[in-house]
Amino acid sequence: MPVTEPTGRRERKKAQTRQSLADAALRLFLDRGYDQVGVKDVADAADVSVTTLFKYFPSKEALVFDQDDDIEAALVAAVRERTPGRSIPQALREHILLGQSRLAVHTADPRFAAFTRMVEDTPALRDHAHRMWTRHEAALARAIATEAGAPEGDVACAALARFALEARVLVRRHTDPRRAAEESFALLEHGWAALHPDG
Amino acid sequence: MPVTEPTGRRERKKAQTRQSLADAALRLFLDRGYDQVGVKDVADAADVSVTTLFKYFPSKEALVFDQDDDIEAALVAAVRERTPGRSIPQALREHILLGQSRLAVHTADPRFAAFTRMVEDTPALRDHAHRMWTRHEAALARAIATEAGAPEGDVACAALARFALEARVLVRRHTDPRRAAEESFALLEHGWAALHPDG
DNA sequence: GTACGAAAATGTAGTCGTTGAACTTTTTTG
DNA sequence: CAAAAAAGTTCAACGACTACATTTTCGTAC
Repeated sequence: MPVTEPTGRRERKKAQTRQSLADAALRLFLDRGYDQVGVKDVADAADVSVTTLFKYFPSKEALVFDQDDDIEAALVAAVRERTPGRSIPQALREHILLGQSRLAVHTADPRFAAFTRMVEDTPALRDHAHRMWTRHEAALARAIATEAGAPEGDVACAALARFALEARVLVRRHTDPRRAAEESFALLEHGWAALHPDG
Repeated sequence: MPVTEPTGRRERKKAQTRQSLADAALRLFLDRGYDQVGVKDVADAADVSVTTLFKYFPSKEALVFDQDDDIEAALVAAVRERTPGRSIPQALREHILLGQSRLAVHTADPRFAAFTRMVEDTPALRDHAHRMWTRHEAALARAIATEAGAPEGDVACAALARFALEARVLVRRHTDPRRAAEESFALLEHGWAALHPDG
């Protein structure tokens, strides 16, 4: 028998266990509420030990957010590969608003709506989500500096990065995301334009 | 004898216990490091039980930050009672920079320097300190809106409040606080001026 | 000064997330 | 097939924090 599979049996099982854990966690969390479910419950539902659970996910919160990568790459790309003529703050505004819209598309799915509501209503999850974004502040600041021709550790670039990421929260909690994005980014766009007249 | 003392024996003891706890905590934390000291160690050093400790301080982190009030009042006052002619972002910049300077004055004291270093180096404490400030975002946003003649829930005002509070972190981690404050607030000042040409 | 009620302090036991160590099972590799 | 490597399990424990029942301490009124 040819070993045409690049993925061994082991990695398949690993992926399956991981998936079982994530699925069980999501189901239980949506059913009973995040705080009403212990890690032991999740481990039992996935038929693994608690110790094993923590070998797949570094924390209880990580069970909810399965994909934590891509965010940084997309963020940097939004700045670097922005459509010509648009300023950096504009590009960031569109990128963040796009992330919102992508969610809005799935709002039809009641399970997805319940998921986002759970994240927003649970402090631990809300904080973790926010942390997942702000973790990439440094990378974003570097991309902005490079793109604007500013020195590496430029404070204004770091500030723009931080403010843009924080603006996400403002956009998120408003009923009209588009208007909230426009109004909160207006500050940054005008401020940035004053500092960088060109481009 | 006249009862000139509004404080009975009970309240005196209470205050003393609280002080003993805070002192013991600070001493132990600075000595061994925050994560290397358990609440039991602090309680033992202050000669009280762990249960009593948690009746005085709601969490381990609260042992470090004894005064959590005043921040909001000072923040709102900085906006409302700003020197005429100054814009709101300018007032906030000065207020935040002032908080930094007040620290800088004590930098001579090696214990104070060690304290701030401990806070910055310990994630749990850094987060707690940041939370103490951002908790007053709503109040600050309201004060700004009132002062600018904007409607209650104006997004731009909320954004300015959030950004200004976040700027504190940028200022704090830079070696030259004054320049960092100027550069990061430049964004906000210019942006705000564009939206509110008058004052 | 004593008796009584309120407040405060204590010890115990327990929850919950998380980690470490020792041991067993499975999988890969030479 | 044997040996090494990796993964899983069990058991124990840690640390922050809480609920509970109990006891000490304080303020006050008699």
